[in-house]
Amino acid sequence: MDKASPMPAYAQLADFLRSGISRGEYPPGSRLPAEATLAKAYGVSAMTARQAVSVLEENNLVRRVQGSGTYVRKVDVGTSNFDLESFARVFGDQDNLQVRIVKAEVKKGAGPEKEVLGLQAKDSVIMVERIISHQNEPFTLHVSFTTFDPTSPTVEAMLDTVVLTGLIFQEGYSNFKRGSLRLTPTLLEPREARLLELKQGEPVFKLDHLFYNFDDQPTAFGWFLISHEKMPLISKVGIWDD
Amino acid sequence: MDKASPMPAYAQLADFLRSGISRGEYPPGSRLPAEATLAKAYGVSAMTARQAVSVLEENNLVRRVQGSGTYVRKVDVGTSNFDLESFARVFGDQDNLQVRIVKAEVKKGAGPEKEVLGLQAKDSVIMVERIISHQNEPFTLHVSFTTFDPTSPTVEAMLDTVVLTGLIFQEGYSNFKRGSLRLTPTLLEPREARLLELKQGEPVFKLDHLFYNFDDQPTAFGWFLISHEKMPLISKVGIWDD
DNA sequence: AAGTGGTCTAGACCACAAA
DNA sequence: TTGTGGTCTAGACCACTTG
Repeated sequence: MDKASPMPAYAQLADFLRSGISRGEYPPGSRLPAEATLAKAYGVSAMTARQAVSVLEENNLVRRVQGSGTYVRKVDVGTSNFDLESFARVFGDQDNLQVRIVKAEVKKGAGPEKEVLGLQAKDSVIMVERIISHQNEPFTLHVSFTTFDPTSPTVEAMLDTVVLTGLIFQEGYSNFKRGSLRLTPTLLEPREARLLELKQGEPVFKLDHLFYNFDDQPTAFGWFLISHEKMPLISKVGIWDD
Repeated sequence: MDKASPMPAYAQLADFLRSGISRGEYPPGSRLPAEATLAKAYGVSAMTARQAVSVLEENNLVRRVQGSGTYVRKVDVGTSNFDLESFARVFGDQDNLQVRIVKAEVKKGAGPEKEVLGLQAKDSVIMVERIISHQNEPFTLHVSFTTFDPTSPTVEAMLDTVVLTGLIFQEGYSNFKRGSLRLTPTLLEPREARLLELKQGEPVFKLDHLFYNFDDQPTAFGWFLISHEKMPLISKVGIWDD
C-alpha cells in the first residue's frame, strides 16, 4: 500500500482486487483470498482488508459467504439496477423548471383513487394535473390525488407543499414516511400526447406512486408520464473503470 | 443494548434509530446524534455505532456529511431504485423453464448490430430469437446478436453458453466483464405479440443489453421483450417495517 | 479441526465544516 | 477552535462451512 497516496488504503486495495477481477485473475465463480490473507499480504489490518472487500460487495462484484469465502459474481442481466437519477436531476434544477396546472378539481363519488387512499365514496379528493417543463420543454405530466382535509390551512398550500414539493423537489418540506412506486410501459392518450407535445400512441413510462405520511395514512397517490428519451433508464454492471 | 439478543448490537441500534425516524423523533432534514454520542449513550464502541448508522445509510434513510453530521433524508420519488429481481428469479427456476428457438440465422451485410458489436459489413453475426417460457407460459422474447467466431468450438455451444447461459442463468459459465442495459417502453409488433401470446400493440418493456468479454470486445447484443405483468418493477422507499 | 466471514473493542489520528 | 464523520490499528471472540 502506498501510504503517501491521498487514496485511503482500503480503496487502494479494493482497486487492486477489482483490477485482479478485471484481468481475469479471479474469474467469475472463483474465490478471493481470505480477508486475513489479504491483510497480511498488503500490510493492513484485518478491518481495513474487510472494508476493501466491502467496496466490491457494494459494487455487486463479489458475494460473501460466511464460513466459506468471498466469491466473484457472474455479470448478468439479473444484477442490474435502475435508479431515477436523471428524473431527480431535472427536479433539482429548479431554476429551469416551470409548473403549469392544466386541471384541478374536487372529486366526489366513487373511484379507484378513493380505494387507494383508503377513503369512502362520500369523501372528497383533490385531483390536480400538472405539466412540468424543463427549459421550456414539457418534461412530464403529473396526475395526483390528495385527500381533502378541511383542517389543513389552504388547498393551495396542500397542492404545492404536500403533493409536489414534498414528492419530488429536492429542497423544501416533506412529510412522507414511506412510499411505493411502480414503473410500467403505457401508451399516450391523445390529450396526454398534446400536453406533452409528443405523438399520440407513443409508448412512454408511467410511474405510479403512493406515499404515506407519518400517521401511516396514504396521502399522495398519482402518476407521472415521461418519455423514455427524457428519462433514460440505463444500468451498468461489472467493471467499467480501468 | 441487549447483549443476550441474537441480533448484533449494531443492528439493534440501527433499529432503534430507524424507529426514531419512523416516530418522527428525527424528522426529514434533521440531524442524528453524533456517532460518538450514540456510542456513549448506548454503551458500544464508536465503530459499532458507526456500523449502525451505515445500515441506515445503505437503506437511503440518512445522508452523511463529513465534518457536519448525519441527516435524515426526505422520502421522495428520486430516491427510488428498481431491480430486476422478478426477472432474475424466473431464470433461476430452471426446472420450470423452457427455451424454444424460433429463428436463427447468420447475418451478413450492413446492419445496426454490426456497428454495436464493432464489426464490418463483411463480418458475419449470428442472430437468434428465442421464446423463453416459464411454467409453460411465454415469459420473454429474446433477440440476440453474437459475433461469429470460427475458432470457437461450435455454433451451438456459443449460442447456449455465451449468449444465454452466461447472460441470464444463475448457474453456469459466464465470461462477461461488464455490460450495459437500457430499459424502454415499446409496442409489440404483430409477430412478437403472437409469439408471446399477447395482444398486438400492447405496451411492454424492452430491455436492451450489450455485454463485453474480458478482452473488452462487445460480444452479446440484443434485447428482451417482457410484459410488465410478468416483470413488475416496484420500488419501496422510506420505512416499511414497523 | 481448521479456515472463513461477522462482530466488537478501545483506542488513535486525519479531513472537513461550522461557529 | 470544536465537533463531526472518515480511516486505521491490533487485537479478540463468535458463527458458520468444509474437509
